[in-house]
Amino acid sequence: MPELPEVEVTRRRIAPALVGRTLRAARTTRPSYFFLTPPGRLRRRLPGRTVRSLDRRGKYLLAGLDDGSRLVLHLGMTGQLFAGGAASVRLLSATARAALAPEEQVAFRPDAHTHLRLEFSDGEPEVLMRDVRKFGKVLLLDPGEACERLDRLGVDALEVSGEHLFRATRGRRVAIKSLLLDQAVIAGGGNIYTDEALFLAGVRPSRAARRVTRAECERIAESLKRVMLRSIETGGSSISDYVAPDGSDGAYQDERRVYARKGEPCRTCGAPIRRRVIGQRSTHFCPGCQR
DNA sequence: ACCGCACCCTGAGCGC
DNA sequence: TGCGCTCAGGGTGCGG
Repeated sequence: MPELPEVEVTRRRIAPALVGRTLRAARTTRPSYFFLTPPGRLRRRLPGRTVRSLDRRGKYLLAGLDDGSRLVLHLGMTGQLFAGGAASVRLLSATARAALAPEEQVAFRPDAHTHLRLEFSDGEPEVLMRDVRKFGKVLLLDPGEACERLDRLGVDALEVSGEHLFRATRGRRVAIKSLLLDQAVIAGGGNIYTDEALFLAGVRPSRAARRVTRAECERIAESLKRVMLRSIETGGSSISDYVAPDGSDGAYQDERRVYARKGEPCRTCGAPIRRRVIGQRSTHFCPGCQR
């Protein structure tokens, strides 16, 4: 679900509920590959720790703890990180939604998909992590412990330059769209914002990366930063599952130019937006505006 | 080194 | 109503 903008909005808004607070208890669901650190270990190790910082690298959130360890969170496709008391239909199953009267808001109650609950010594609110598909990840790094997943990440998408992208594309036969999704090249890009950035840059997503010119790489890098910064301003994209930590929706989905607009007219030239699969990911572009 | 694909998991929406 | 199918904003690991 979440790409860099959603993760960054989550970071900013959940930080007040984490930083400076001391953990009293951690509750988890049963072991699954969602937990890269066994949940029993999280339950033993987290209590008593105080959160000192909350940072983001690509789509990862890193909570720095007072003993030098780090709690690493990734939201995968359907992960949701929010404060206790948040109310949103996006936190409910369709069955639960159907039982609600129109306009009725019900505070979230932990369900089977709520894999991590952090309780604090000063009381409310608790912080919860829910993930229906369990593509998200939780791990606890010991002080100074290296993390291959994090070390593999390329330059953060908000810092990417045209020059970096140009160098990364040389000799690469993959579609430029696939290369933009490669977290080792640019950390933070996902399906929505790569499609949107390629539209703004006027580059067809299927084009071989090595055929993209230096000037186009400049435009792609600038466009990627622009769409992501704008999305952060509007609270991210709430298309199916994403909610901010207070339960509120983002608004960037209303500004999409191509993503999930198959058949609808291009906002620039009027041609119907096309969808095709590139690198096993659904990809959207305007046949008139992108070469 | 690079590339394409299978796979991890659950649920929504569609046609029949 | 139910069945089977496709699709979904993520990433890893394998074989060619």
